[in-house]
Amino acid sequence: MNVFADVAARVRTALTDLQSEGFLPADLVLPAFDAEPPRDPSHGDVAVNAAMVLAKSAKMKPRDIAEALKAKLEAAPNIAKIDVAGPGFLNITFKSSVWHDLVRTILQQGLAYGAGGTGRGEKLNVEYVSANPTGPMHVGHCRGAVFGDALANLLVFSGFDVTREYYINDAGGQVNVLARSAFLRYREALGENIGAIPEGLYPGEYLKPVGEALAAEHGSSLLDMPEDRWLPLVRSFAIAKMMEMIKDDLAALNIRHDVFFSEASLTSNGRDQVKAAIEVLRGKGLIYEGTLEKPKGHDDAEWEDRVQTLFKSTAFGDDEDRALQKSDGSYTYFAGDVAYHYDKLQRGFRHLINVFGADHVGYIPRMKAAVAALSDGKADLDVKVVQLVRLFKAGEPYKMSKRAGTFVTLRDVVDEVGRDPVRFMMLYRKNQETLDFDFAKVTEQSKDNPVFYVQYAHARAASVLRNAVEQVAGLDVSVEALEKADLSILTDPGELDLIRRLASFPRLIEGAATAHEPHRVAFYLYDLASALHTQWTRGNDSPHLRFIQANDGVATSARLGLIFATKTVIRSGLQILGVEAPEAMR
RNA sequence: GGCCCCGUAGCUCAGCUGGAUAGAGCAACGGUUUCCUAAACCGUAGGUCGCAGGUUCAAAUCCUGCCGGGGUCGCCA
Repeated sequence: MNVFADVAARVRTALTDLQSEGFLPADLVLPAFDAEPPRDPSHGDVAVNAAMVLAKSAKMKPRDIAEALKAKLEAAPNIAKIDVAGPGFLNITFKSSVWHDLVRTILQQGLAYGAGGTGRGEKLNVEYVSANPTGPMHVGHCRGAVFGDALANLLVFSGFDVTREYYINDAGGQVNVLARSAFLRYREALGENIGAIPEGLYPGEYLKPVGEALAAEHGSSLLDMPEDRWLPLVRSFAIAKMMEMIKDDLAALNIRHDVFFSEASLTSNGRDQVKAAIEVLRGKGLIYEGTLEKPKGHDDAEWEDRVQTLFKSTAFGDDEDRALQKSDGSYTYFAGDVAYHYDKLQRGFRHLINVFGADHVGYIPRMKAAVAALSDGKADLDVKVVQLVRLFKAGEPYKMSKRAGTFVTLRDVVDEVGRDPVRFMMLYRKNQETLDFDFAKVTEQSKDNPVFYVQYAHARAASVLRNAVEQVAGLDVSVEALEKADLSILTDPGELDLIRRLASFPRLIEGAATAHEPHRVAFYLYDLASALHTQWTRGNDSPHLRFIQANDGVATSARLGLIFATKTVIRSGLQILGVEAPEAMR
């Protein structure tokens, strides 16, 4: 139930009526208009701008159209008042029963309130994290991981059939480095003194267990093999171990992917899906052999022209065409990614979302070009870029350095501050905005910390429901009972403010889902929590506003209905963010 | 040099894809607890929305050009 969408629909009907009655031109194409809560509550409950939007094409005065709409809509059963205001706003005030019904609706729908809006069961693919399988996840991966996961939750809530996907970069040179590094640890595990880790290999301790596991499985047999024989063995072994580690790290944040797609699988078992994808593009006349021009800012000295297989991504808005094969004939990373996205399309996805770190922005246009070309423009790819996270400790910048041992892994962060603060804070900012993450602040349990502020609101609501049972004899606080409460006694401005905020939840969800912006949910929850805290505290000065009225079961039930509804929406929002909704604070 | 992101109160940021008088938190100042969790709340003060044009009945929001900060730029992944 979305009261604003309801109004919009009714206005649209009224407009077509006005057309058939000849008041408005019949051939007029009705444009998009808004029905939204006005910023100033004194302007009523819903402001509609349809008259102003229409004025020009109808060649009429906006206020005249507004008056006509007013006449049409005024009779509607749940509308108390309509004002034509300003340049032609239609300010609608609902009968208070609309708000009371809304509370009841939330109680009836529970966590389904606001769900299932725009998705209509369509398949949608979100690719996120995709960290290289060469070591544990570091804190830089954290934001993209949380963002992608919350976005996926949001889209599920909005009715999409979401697949969460991780692309394993297990085909490039870096996994050979991994294999050699692991091989060194294997020799170490067999008792050899390996000394310092040579430059160019991964020095991390996390490879020691991999070496030991190799020794346990193969004994010393690998030592007798030439590199071209042990390398593939060690490589796939190490990658598998790394992926286990990464999955563990992700699990610490409650992140689980549905599909792990291996880059190497594109060209294994005698198949070559990369070639197949390139041939598809060739069939569309988008592949050619050629040389790229030297970029303007490039250092002159090292540049030399090379003939390469190129994809005509400029035909789709990219700055230059992109190489698919290296000069030795092997595929570029991009070529694999093209094939991977072709695979997504083959699997029936028409909505694709990729979550990238800020350092990959330059990669976006070619990826979009590839998807546009492969799908003939029938699929949409939205690339969400998460900006850098800057670490602080009590206000002081926290420098990361592998050498100094202050390299921060994702696990370190989660262990130190906990899953909920990490998740919430990573989402309490627009994705394109750089984010400051302060270890000291996020663990603080006060209103300065939005995570606890919101969780506390939920716990407070839970506490009220618990206390009510003790304080009011014979009170039933089950949802079923609260649904039947006489909600019409909720007339206090603070109570109505709370209800209005609850009413905008479906709208909020829809907007956040269309824009792919989960942060909006976090900010909404903060505001909702604030409204609840406010109303609570008003009970200090005005005892008659307290939620629990010991000798008035009717009033208590109604207010508990509101509290329950608020608690439900907070829980629902937190669920999207992947943050716990506690029944009590410690 | 090309492209992308950012520029809103002293600080950190929202601003619902164009709406009415631009919001919140922190910091500052002043208040609220024999009372459902003060882990909270209320009030005061603080803004030429980087600058200049343009589109529109209406611009922080869209377009163009500048200025400042960050990122990125042929076979890495």
